[in-house]
Parts: sequence; C-alpha cells; structure tokens
Amino acid sequence: MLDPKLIRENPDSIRTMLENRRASWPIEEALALDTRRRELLAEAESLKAMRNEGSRKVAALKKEDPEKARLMETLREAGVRVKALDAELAKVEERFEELLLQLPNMPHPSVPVGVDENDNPEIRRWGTPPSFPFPPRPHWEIGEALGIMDFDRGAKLAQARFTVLRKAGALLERALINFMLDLHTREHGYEEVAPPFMVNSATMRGTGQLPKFAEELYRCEGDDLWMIPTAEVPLTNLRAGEILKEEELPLYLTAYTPCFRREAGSYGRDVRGMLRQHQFDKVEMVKIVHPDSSYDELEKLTSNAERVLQILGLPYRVICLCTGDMGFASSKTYDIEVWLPSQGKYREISSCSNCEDFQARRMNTRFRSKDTGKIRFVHTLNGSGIAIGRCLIAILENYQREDGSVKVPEPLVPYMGGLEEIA
RNA sequence: GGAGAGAUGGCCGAGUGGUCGAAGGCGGUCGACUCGAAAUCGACUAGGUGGUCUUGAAGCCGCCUCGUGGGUUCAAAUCCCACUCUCUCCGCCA
Repeated sequence: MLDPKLIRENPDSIRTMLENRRASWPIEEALALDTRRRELLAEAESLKAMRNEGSRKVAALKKEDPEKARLMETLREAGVRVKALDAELAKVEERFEELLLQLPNMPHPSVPVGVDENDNPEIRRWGTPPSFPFPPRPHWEIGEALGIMDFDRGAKLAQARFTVLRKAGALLERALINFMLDLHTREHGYEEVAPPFMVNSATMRGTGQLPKFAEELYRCEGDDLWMIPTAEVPLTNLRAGEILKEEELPLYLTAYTPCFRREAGSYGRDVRGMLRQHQFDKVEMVKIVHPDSSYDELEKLTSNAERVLQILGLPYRVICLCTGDMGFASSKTYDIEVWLPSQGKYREISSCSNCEDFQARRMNTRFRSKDTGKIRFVHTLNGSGIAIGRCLIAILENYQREDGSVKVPEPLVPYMGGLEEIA
C-alpha cells in the first residue's frame, strides 16, 4: 500500500508508475473518493464536536432545568445526522481502501523502465556452463531413469504438476533444505523459523497476495485459511501490527516451507518435469529493516542467495527486473537464474526484492526511532534462498554423466549420508 | 464439539453511565544529586486521523480508538446483541 498522501499530493508520480508498470488503476476515482472522504470527515467531525460539548453541558445542568430537555432534543437530532454522515463516510472509505489495496508499489528510480522480461538487464554472471561430450538430458529423463522421480504417480495421487520423489531424490530434497538452512543460520546471521503453512486473510493481505491474487492461492473450505504460496507470507507478517524497538532492527529470518500455487494462467508452460509445480519446497529469507539501510540489505540478501549456488558450483546470472516485469509489492527485484543444460538457458531459481514500506503499511509494522521517538514504517525484503525443487533439477542436469548417473556436489555429500553419486 | 472464565496503553493492572484516553506499578526518556555510577527525587511518556499554521518540523484546535462489528443513550471502557481470539475443564486426537 502506498501513502494516500502521495496520491493526493503527487498524482502524476502515480500515473507515471502505472504507465511504467503497464498497469491500470482508476486514479481519478481514487482522487474523487479522497476529496469526498475529507469533506464528509470535516462535516461529521464538527457535528460530533458540537455534540460532545453539548453532552458536557447536559451533565452540568440541573434535572428540572427546562434548558436541559431542549438541549437533549437538539443533540438527539444532531446524532441522527451524524449517523447518516458516518454511514456514507464508511462506504466511501471502504471503496477507497479497496482501491488502495490494488495499487502496485512504486519502483525505485534505479529500476530500468521496460515492457517485459526482454528488457531485464543482466547484472552479472558467475561460473561457466558445463560442456558435455554427449547431448545433456532433461531432468525428467534423468530422474525417471534413476527411479528417483515419479511423475505418473504424482498425478495419480493429486493432479498434474505434482511429483513424487523417491530414494536418493527424496534424500537430495532433504539434504538441500538442511544445507541451505545451515548456511543462512550459521554464516549469514539468520534466525531459523518454522511457521504455519496456512495463514488467514489478514496475513495474506499484509504481504499483498490478497485481495488481488486470490486466484493464485489454494484456500481451505470452511475456514479463513489459505495455503502459503511462499514463506515470505508468514515470515514478513511475523511482526504485523507491532511497534518494534529500533535496536531490534534488522531482523533476519529464514524458513523452510512447502509452497502452494495454483499456477492459474500458466497452462502450457513448463508442463514437463518439475520446474513448475503446484507444491514445491523453498528456503526463504526475509529481512525487516530500518528504511535507511534497505537497499544495502537488498544487495546482501541477493549475495546470500548467490552463495548457495556458488557453493554448489551451479552457474548462474543475476538480472534486474524492469518496471514492466516486476512483482506487485516490490520496489526493486533481482532475479537469480541458474543454468539448465537441457534448455541451454538460464532459468529463475531465486527472486530477491525490496518492498520498502509497501508491505509494512499493509501489515502496520513500525518501529520507534531511538533519536526522535517518532514512529516510522519498517522496510521489508524477501528472497528465495533458494527454491529447492529447481535447485534439485539444476544439480541433476549440471552434474549428469554419460552413463545416466549424477555426481553429488561435494559440499552436499555429508548431507547425503556420504553418498557421492546417484546411480 | 460441550461447559466456564477472560480480552484495557510498550508490559502488568484498576476502573459497572458524564469529572476517563484511562488510577497505580513496571519499563523508557530527560533533569537534579554525584568525580562517575547506583540509590533517591522531579518532569515527561498510547496510536490513528482531519484542520490550521509553516519551506519543513514543532505547536494549536478537533475527531476516532479500552478484542472486532452492531445497538441503546444527550452521553458507553462501563448497559444490550453478534462475532473473533486466549485460558481452564470435558470429549476427540498425532
């Protein structure tokens, strides 16, 4: 959520933002609602002030004073009018709020203006894509041949886009989770959290999934609960509604969770294999920080995610999402893309964003400044650290050998109970 | 699922119709004392929002908020209704 004052005082900045994001939003309606809201507020408040003062007089007047009955009648009439004004005000505010919740975040000035993924500049590359003396196979062929991935039975148990991992495949999944959590908690200073995998509507609203993206979520019938599409949701909302002490900042949180996404609108894309699943595992990193340091923290966060790939020896590149390709809640996003030999290209494996105070406003998470005593919104960041399923795919493809076996990256061997190859 | 108890400021806790945005305590900030600290003493210390003034901040005026939403009343933390959550006991259960 953006500051309503910004819309009122600088509507052109909103218009530019919407254009750059290729988004539409009824700004004229919002401005009219804001004006009407303030008119109604002024009128209702002055009436209430009058009534409050009158009530104080009533209390002071003697019971038999004829003035008392007259005054009470006047105030009763004022009360009727106040009720009508409040009712209209509530309607106007409800609509205004609804609109505010649909307005995307303002991109940082350093974000390149662009239309789609073709306009995302590459920031840096790490590693060299491996060359194979044979045509590299896609992960689903490798996985099925090794008996560690079972797509048919995943579909039988649930639906398409669900996969069963078995034996060394299931073990590799677990090894990756533990490896990443250990790295972030022991070397990068994150606190490990085990959050709920289902959250309520208010929590979903806090990070921006609701109300706009409900069709992307799985919901539990009969309860106000939704399956989380990412651990960003519970981690970021952990301190919702709280006023933090400045000394508590920055908070670094990490969690492993499964993620549940309906993938509505992605029909026909990445249908084979487990690149795009309805349920996938992810280790997520979230930061809750002082507004002055959030862009330094974004760089550090991104490098924390890169470190995972470096240790695993997986080639990647970092791109900066342009205005037309950015997520709804983000001010600036770096995507990390890992090399997939079977596709001969880099594919997203992590997304690191600074949401500035966009989520903090929705969640109402603030801190009290030590110097001034004033209360300000925190900044929130999130980044995959990293997507487990896609990392597993990348390992299978980059470490595959001609005989169909897969070498286990050395740092992972201890997490695999000493297993050095999957054969 | 059944029965009961509860929800008040950063925390604890008092408050059954007006003098209450709220006693008292803790915590915090500032000041006095001190070479410094502790102890002691004093002052200040909820959030949101509209207006006004201002380059801005501060200030000033007002409105709202005592779990949430309604209702009664000139007036609600206080009375009524519904809901949510927490705790205790019973049932069920990994």
